[in-house]
Amino acid sequence: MTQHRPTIHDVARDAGVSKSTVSLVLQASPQVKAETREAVRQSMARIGYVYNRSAANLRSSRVGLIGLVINDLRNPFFTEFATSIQMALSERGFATVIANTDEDPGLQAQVVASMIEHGVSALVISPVYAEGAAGFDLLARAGMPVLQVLRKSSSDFPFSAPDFAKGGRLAALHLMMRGAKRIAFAGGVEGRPVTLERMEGYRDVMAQTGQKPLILNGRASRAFGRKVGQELTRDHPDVDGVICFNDLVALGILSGAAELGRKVGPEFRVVGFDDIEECEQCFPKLTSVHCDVAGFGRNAAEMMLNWLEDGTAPAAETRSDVRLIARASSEV
Amino acid sequence: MTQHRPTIHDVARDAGVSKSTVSLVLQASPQVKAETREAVRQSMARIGYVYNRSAANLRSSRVGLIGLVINDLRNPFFTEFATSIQMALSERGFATVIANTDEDPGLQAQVVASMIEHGVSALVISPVYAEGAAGFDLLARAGMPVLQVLRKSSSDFPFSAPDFAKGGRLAALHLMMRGAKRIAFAGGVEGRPVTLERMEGYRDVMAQTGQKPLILNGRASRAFGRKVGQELTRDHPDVDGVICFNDLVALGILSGAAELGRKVGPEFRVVGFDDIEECEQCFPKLTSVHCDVAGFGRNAAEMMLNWLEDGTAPAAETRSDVRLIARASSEV
DNA sequence: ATATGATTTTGGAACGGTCTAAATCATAGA
DNA sequence: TCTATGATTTAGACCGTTCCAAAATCATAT
Repeated sequence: MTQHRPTIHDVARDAGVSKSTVSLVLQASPQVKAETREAVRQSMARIGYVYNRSAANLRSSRVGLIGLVINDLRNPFFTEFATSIQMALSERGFATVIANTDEDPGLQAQVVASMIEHGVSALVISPVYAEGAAGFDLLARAGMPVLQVLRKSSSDFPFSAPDFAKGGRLAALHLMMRGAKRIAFAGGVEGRPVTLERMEGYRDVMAQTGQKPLILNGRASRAFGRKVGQELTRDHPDVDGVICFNDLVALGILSGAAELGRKVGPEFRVVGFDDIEECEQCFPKLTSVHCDVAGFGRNAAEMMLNWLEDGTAPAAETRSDVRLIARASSEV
Repeated sequence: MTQHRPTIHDVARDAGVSKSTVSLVLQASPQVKAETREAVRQSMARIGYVYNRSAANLRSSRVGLIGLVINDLRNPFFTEFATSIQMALSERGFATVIANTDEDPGLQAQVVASMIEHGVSALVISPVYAEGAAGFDLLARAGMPVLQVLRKSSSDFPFSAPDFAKGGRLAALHLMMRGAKRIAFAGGVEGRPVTLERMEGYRDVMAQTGQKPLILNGRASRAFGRKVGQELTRDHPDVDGVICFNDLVALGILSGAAELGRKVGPEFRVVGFDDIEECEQCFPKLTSVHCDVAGFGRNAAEMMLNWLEDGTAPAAETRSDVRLIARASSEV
């Protein structure tokens, strides 16, 4: 029993054929005789052969592994996205590796480098916001297909995201139409493109109705939402509608309001953003801008696959449609 | 300008040294003169060289990639675990690739195969439950360090998990001591080891006090919890305490109860399991069995690194301590 | 100038596959 | 029987690194 992991060579010897033949069997080539193929397969099983993709890649840098870099995997929105794109890719025979950067540009650079080194053939990235090109220089050099999703941090690579601006507009109009008199916007780190986009509709509506916007920017977390929920209840009792940067903030508000005994509903309407699964499970059920992450993920997978297989690069910017799902948290 | 990605060779030519020297520079060998090293580094930067790890692995099968296979990345408990182990590994210079199997044995087999093929040097896996060895045969053959975490599906690999049984006991005792008269257990797929472990303490306490257990098994999801919350309120109004399989179920119950206007607290106590971050953010704050996922993740990383670096394999089974964090959902 | 030893640098054989061109084997037609 | 043709199989170069042994260079002491 040799100590090393069996190679194509060992299989060939065991099956009494050449390594070329074994290679053909591995590639399921139709040009090898059925019996030979069977014999080779048996040998592989017998001696416990495992394919070494590193070696294979070396010669024919053919595709197979797609990297997925996510800025915050703990946020369910991103988790849903990651899992959906992974499923879609796996259905088409591509393996996906996910890495989380935790909003850390340094870690993102490290992760990107590691992925390039390991020979991923394409990358889908929801980048961190950073001044310095956190790994994007490497990507540009490697010349591999890179798709930015959900956030845009470099203009050198195509970008795809739901139409956040429209979502914000829908949310603002929805609250207006439901009769809210004083609307606030909560969450989202100040100055970031996503925040601006999601806030755009709110700003417009405020301007049109001549109201002074009440904007409470901050981290897009449950904890921040909770704080805002209490703050609004205590310091701004006149506010009867809130548009949130995302569902986490909205869920936090729900919880903060509940704690102070304030009812969310007709007197205090809350709208989330993203429409994560939990919106259906919480109480009261949360009205939210449905971004169809699952569909968006499948679509991103599709773009990537077309790029890899036909060489057709995606447009510089793609926006997917969104719609508002009205639920109890903003009921009449 | 050549079309191919620059290799060590191109760098060597540009810097006017041999490829061996470049290789030494890459490995930060002290045996190359400082100026030479600098010159080589400059060349690398100038022509945009990127390391090809596949090629390197081929020659010296020492790698720094660790695979992390998770059965359900959408569950925040697993997400927290995954991110914590990834951070810990990254601090020690190991890159981690994560894959989600979505409780699908077939997908797990595919994912495991793909990771082996890509030459990960070790695997941490929270496996799906399946009769057939979903990829474990491959792992056994590859002879690589494999650590099962949180769930045990094969007895061929070491296993590490929090002390679920103790957690269950703590939860049951806690509810007893808080004065609950009739306690139910909710969630967890019937018959699975984790479910049995987490239920053990509840069973014991019921037996000791001569009560008939009320067990509502089911998926460990928010949706199921919500259903149970309503069911208990409607059909079992005498139940004044629930131990949940995990926090998601508990959060679902909170939401279901709230919807029916039933207050969770002194009259209806709920205890979760895992202590995910949300326990602190929801209303009422959720009492839960704290498993310290972050610490557990770091610890798993540690075990893996010792295994890889010193060759000391972990014990066949390790259990980490848990404790109960009492919060408002089970208040006196 | 030479010998000695330490530092640096280098050529070339692996590593485990893929791929091209060529060899070998069957079978049918002449 | 011989040849042409298509089906299978194979030899061997090659992918980009690492690593060993050996060569080259440098520094110092004689």
